[in-house]
Amino acid sequence: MLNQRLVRENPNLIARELSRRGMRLDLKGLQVIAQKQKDLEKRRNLLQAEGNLIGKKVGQSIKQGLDPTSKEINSLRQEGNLIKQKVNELDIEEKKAAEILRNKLLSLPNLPSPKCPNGQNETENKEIRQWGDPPIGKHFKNHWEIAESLNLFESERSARIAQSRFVTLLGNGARLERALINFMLDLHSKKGYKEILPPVLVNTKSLTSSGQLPKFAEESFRCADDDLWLTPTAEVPVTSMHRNEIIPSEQLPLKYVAYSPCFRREAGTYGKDTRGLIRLHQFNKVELYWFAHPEKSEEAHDQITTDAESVLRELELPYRVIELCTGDLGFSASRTFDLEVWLPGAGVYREISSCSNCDEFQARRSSIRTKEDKKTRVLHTLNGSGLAVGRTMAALLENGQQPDGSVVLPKALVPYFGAKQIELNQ
RNA sequence: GGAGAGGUGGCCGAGUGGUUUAAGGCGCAGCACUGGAAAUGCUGUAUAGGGGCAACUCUAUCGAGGGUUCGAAUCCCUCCCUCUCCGCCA
Repeated sequence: MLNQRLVRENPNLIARELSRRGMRLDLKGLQVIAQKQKDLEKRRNLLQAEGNLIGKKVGQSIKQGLDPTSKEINSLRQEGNLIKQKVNELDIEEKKAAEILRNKLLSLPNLPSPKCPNGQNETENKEIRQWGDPPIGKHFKNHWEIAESLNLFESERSARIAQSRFVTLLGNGARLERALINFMLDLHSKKGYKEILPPVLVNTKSLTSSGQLPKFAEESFRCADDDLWLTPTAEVPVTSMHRNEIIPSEQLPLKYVAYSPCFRREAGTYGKDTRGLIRLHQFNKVELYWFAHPEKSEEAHDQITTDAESVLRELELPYRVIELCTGDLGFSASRTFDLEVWLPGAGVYREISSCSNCDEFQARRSSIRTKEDKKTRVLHTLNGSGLAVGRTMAALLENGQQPDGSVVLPKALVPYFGAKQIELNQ
């Protein structure tokens, strides 16, 4: 959420920055409402002070022995009633204004960082760096062909269990997924991340706090009888873990690594990535998350990205780092680096991690602050996949495929998987 | 799911309609005392939003939201959460 003071004092700045995202907004109306709310609040406060004074007078008079039914007391009571009535009227108006303001503010995205390059859409993203030698050739198979021949997962029967876009991992497939989750959690834990296994059902407040609601309700699965949703990412429960807290600055940064299954409707992607492990309604993800000091979030952003990259390096998977342009930036992000892994079967780089600096945006929605020298201020939050597990498996299959149909696994994974390769007919 | 007890500052805890401006204690910080410390004493110690150069000051917040009242931590209503016992359950 954007700072309300900014709405009142510099709406043009907001409009200008959001235009970099391709939004054309006139914030004059919003500014008027914000100002109105503040004015009403001021008037109400003054009236309340008057009312408090009368209340005090009545109390003192009675204490001094004045008859509670006397003229003086009764006239004070009348005065008090009058004030109360006025306060109520102001209060109703003020709440209306505050509600409108809040709803509008909650559906405005974050301002892009000054460092975020301008652009209309994903075609204008900037490549930052590349790592590894991407194997190229027509003979490489897609990961679902490999998985099928190795009998790693079952898609058609999964539709029987749930729907399309669900997958059931089998045998070595299930084992590999589990190995990857453990490997990633261990790798990040060793770097000082605290491991979290969060609830995957989250309430409306939590989804609002990290920015998925109110705008993207159609992207999440909702429980019919409860105020609970299936989380689209561990970012949601981890953000809300510290909702309404003040974290002393000497404790920052708080670094968490959270494994969770993630649930997304993937509305509007019919026909896209219908086969394999790339786009599912349920997938596993290991998420990195930082609560950082507001002045140190840029370094934190570099570090969280590097930490996410380390998984790909350990797994010897070629990748590149892309900086998203303003037009491709997510709702809560001010700046984002995507990691894209090379898929030789598909012959493309595919997003496998998104590392975002959300600066104050989520923290303000969640009221997460830090305290330093008696001053409280909103802190910064960052998140990055470390990594999407299903897509990592796809990349391992495509990059590790051998002419004989087996798949060779990277050394780092062997202790976790228990074998150097996945053979045919196992 | 049933019955009962609770929810007050960083923590413990008093407070059942009016000098509560939330007592007292613990913790923490500063100062004094000390060779240094302990002990002791004094002062300070929440959040949000306003006003003021500042000292300071106003408003709200005692689980959340409503209500009664001139005045609510205290009374009423709704909801949430915690604990104990019972039932059910991995």
